[in-house]
Amino acid sequence: MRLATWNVNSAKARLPRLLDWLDTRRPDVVCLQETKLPDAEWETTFGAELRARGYAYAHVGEGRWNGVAILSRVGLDDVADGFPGQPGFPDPAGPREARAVAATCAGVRVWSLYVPNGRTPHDPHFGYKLAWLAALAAVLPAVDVSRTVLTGDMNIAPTDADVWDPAKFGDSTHVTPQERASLGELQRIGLTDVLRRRWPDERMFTYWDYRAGAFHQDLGMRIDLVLAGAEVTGRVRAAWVDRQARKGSAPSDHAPVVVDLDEAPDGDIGPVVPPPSARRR
DNA sequence: ATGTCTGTAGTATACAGA
Repeated sequence: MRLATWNVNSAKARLPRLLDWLDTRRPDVVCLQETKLPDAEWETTFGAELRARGYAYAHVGEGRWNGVAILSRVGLDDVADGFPGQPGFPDPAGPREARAVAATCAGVRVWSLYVPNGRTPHDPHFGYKLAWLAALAAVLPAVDVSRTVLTGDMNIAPTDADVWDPAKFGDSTHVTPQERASLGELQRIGLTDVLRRRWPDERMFTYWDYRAGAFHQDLGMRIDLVLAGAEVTGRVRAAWVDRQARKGSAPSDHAPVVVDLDEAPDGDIGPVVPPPSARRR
């Protein structure tokens, strides 16, 4: 099963590239962030195109900002819009923003997340970011973490190795101890950063600012993560950043992250040992 | 890196968010 996450920075602006990418990479489950569409416009823009490709989908949108989705052609059950206790902004008790959607796909509980940016460490939005992450962590003790994947734009670089130059981040979000502690809490509960596990020493980014030739110089950040529970982590066969999707004309400022999983040991795909005729290479 | 892109309002350009 191929799972991917991509902050598309407007699904509508990315329409041709998104469809081409689906046809090229052929992911089974796709988590999207920053679709920036109301649900009705998502439906009219993407519904027929996705169904023609065999995808079911769940979209949670609000219009001009945010917006998350899950596409799946291996099942899409028990869709959840947001999570219990998810705070709003600016009023924590106010309406939730469109930043979280979950669904069960081929036995894996998949979450597409767009964590609040935080703006600056002194902005009320930063407190919102931390509260949002704390509320997310608070949900996990009640779920089967082993078969859970939290993925999306976390807006946190897990370590200094995940930014192009830590010295340039003196008073910035994405690298503060508080944000990293929030991420650490998710990992303590049993979720693994599968890209870093696969490539412990690789210079590896998923986001590059549009300005100043940042992509060309590889001045980026790794803020789009796949955090997987133990059962899923044990099935990771490949994990990579699709830098091709950041090249060329009219790209998103984020690249997709792609993870290939072996079939589940208890899956119904077929015999573990192929017949002799298929085993020969 | 702060050099751009996106959406909105509204019809040209300014603004906000990232």
